[in-house]
Amino acid sequence: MVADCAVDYAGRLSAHLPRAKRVLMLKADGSVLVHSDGGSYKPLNWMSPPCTLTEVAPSDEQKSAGIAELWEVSQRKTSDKLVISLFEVLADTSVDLGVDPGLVKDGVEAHLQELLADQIELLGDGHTLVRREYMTAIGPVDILARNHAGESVAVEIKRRGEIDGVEQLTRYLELMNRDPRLAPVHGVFAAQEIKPQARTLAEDRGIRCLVLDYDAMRGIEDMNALF
Amino acid sequence: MVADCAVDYAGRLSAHLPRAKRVLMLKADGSVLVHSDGGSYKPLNWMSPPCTLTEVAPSDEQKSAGIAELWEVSQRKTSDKLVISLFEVLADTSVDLGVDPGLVKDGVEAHLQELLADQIELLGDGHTLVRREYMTAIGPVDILARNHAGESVAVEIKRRGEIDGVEQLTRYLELMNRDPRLAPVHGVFAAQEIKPQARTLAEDRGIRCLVLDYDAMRGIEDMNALF
DNA sequence: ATCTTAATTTCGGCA
DNA sequence: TGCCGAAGTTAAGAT
Repeated sequence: MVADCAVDYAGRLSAHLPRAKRVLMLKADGSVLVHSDGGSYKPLNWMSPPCTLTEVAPSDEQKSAGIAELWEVSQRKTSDKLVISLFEVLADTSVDLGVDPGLVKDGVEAHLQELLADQIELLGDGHTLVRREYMTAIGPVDILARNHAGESVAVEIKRRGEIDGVEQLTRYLELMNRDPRLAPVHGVFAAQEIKPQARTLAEDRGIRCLVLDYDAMRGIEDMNALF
Repeated sequence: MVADCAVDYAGRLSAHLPRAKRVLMLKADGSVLVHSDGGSYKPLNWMSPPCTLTEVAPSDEQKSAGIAELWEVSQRKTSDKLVISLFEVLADTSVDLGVDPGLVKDGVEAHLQELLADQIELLGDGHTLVRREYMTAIGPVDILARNHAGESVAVEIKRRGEIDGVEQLTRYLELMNRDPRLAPVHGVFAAQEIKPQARTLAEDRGIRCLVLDYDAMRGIEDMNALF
């Protein structure tokens, strides 16, 4: 639907959209999106499911201000509320889409982890894989390996390496170094791209940084698959 | 536009959407959103601006497979590409919306920080504000204050207090305590809501937790504004 | 159900 | 312009 409207949101914060022409999308699960003609995929304002839309009669005052219809979209659980004041409806289309068959993805962090496990020598000569998703008390380490001297190496993999990834690896290392069967455990922070601040923090903590070339790794993988 | 379509994306990752009925939104800046009839505001697939849409003639093979139109949306800079295969167009509406006047927001972290700086005594009797956004080598501390004894107090403010916020404050405290002009520096973790795990970690590290009542703080602020 | 982690995150601010 | 942190983040997976 395309309409001349104003929108108010009250919930986790308060927000107001002045009167303008916008696209309103009403989905089958009750959710509502208010889109402008630019910006990225995020709507200007929205309501997440589960929620219900109710049409309210505008007051005389609102009518005289030019409001033709008044919608209230509310969520029972969080008591969020979105109010849409419609001045004029410019277009309105309704179609039943049915259930979507879903998206097939490839090339995310899990894939990087798979590639690095297969090409574990990227960590350095003599490295061997112990296992992927090595479980600890506070969660799984992406890759556990051993270096040429047989010492443990814990690897945290990210698509983009930022500070919180270093914190995550630090927690794992702290815990694993208390285990006499594993200690000493070295840390490697591997990512397609490592932010300067993350690199500084990592190196300050004795964690090695490793930049991964996804295309090259995938290329080698394809080569290996031939033999 | 509503259409029966299949979508393929190649760029930072690869993704495929099988043939189904979906909503296609083409914005004025060239961006494209592909929405299903459920889920939240995130599209199934999309292309961020700046990008350009080109209509390509389907091959005979594609025509016999039932593809009526073939669209390629590409981004010059990142060489991302989105291909939309249209089998049937069920609805098509085009409207010029003009520029949106924009969203007015209220009640985010910056506002909480402002309110707490004005009501610094919420930290405890005798506290005084040194400054907001106190710069350190690794980033700005939300609020720096002094307690009744003249000792430094570093405050990290969050809307929702979680573990990463405690980590952030811990890094600041570690650094600031090395500075003899500031040490000893006490830590306060302030938020509208503090998760149990975050509270446990904070208290374990000697960081005090402070739950902020936004409505009450705003109320007091309104009172103060009267005088 | 709750918590943790990733995301084609997007968005705003400040250097 | 690029980097960094917040978001009404959303979404998927594990506990």
